Amino acid sequence: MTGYPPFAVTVDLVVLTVRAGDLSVLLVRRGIPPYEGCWALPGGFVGIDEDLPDAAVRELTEETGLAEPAGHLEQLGTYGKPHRDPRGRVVTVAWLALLPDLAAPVAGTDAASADWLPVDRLTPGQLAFDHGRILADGVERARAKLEYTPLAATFCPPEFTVAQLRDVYETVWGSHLDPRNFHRKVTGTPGFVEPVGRSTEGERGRPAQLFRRGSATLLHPPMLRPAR
Amino acid sequence: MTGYPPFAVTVDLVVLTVRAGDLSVLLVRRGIPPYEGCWALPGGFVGIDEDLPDAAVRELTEETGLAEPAGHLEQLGTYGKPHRDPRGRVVTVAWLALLPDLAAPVAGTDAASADWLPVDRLTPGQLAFDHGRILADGVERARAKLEYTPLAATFCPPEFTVAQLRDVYETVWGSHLDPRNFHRKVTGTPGFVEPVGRSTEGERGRPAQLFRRGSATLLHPPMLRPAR
DNA sequence: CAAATAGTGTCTCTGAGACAGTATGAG
DNA sequence: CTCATACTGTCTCAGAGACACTATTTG
Repeated sequence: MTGYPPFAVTVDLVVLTVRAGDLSVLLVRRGIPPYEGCWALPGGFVGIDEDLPDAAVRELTEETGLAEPAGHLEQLGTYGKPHRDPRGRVVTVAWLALLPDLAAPVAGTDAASADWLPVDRLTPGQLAFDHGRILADGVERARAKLEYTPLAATFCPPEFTVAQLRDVYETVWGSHLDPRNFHRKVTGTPGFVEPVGRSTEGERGRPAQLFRRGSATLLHPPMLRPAR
Repeated sequence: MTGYPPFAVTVDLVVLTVRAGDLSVLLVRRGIPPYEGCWALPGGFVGIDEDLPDAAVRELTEETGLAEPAGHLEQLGTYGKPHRDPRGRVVTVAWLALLPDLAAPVAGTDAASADWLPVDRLTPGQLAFDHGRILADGVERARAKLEYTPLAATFCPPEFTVAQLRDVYETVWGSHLDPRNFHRKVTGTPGFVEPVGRSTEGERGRPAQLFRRGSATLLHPPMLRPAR
């Protein structure tokens, strides 16, 4: 194995949630150069005996203080331009995580402050390294996946109403959906959601049925994103 | 940068084409251990100053003896289990390439023999390393992408008939499509294909119009894969 | 002529979009 | 009661699937 170019390998996380009407991403403020003081995606080096998904889960739990199974985690892509990190040749495997808002704790374990930032209020180039591009790819992946998977529910608490789920779609896509057609679509697509049997209480208006995530992994037919 | 675990980074290619009625993959027979004599995906180490897409293009042209722009190339995923390569810690970035059958030359530049193998006739575990899994992921990606992109045409020569395109779908998906509905769908979806203005000659039956790839990158609405 | 392949027309059914109307809670 | 929100029904239109029919070539 000697004689081959040595690389450093990292994982970086695009952790998304829906909170206060915004699609938001978990960012950390860098405490050391390069890009000191800049916002960056949470991440870190992969251990020499560590599998890539394990490294992603480890970073996710370290940064959110949360056990993993409460969300969705998938590989997003790998970024390795020769000079993306001025310290040396670093290839990073980026991961996309979708979490409910409950996952809010955000302990800054690395003595760096961490916070949720609305993705729409970030400008390209504002993030360290090539993290702006990685974030853009992650957001686009998430938007696309809401169309043909039931992953929107991973942004919701374990039990949720149809209106909460609709709010996720409207927030992530930035477009308005007809509540009546949405209700028909969600409850009519097999495996999308399953009724819990109880309803909300003490809210304004008629109580709403509570649902859990269904067993489907793919939506047939898909939820269509409005033209604009 | 010192003090961080050193990795080797490679690129591996899932190069697919449609030939003789089979979806086939380009494989090389390994001439050295480990897995000596086994079939493996073509690939190699990334240079210390080389970008990842450049490394993929370089390997593709080396293995096929073909200039790149004649097909489609996209990142598939990254695989890095700690002991996937017995020689050391190797992380590989896998790429998916779709080429027309014309790309047949296949020069074994590394003194290794290379050949096209029908993917259906490969058994899991027959390939070196974790290449069986990588190939399965690539094939599934290709099958899915035919649904919502016009990429089926990258399996065809620059000018092709509707029947040739339909044959690509039927071969990749392994299912039968109604020729009349297919024709209506292909010619009716804006940007999918564009008529060249000429027709085939000397074939049996009525001559068929020739088409080129259209300008669309996404199919709206998608081509639906039959249930089975 | 027949055979073969290309291409068109038509019918039906599913599902999306638009939107009126009903149900059930809080104050 | 009013207001707010949940939920249902109905109409229309686009597009998929099934399949009969016409068109244009070779032998």
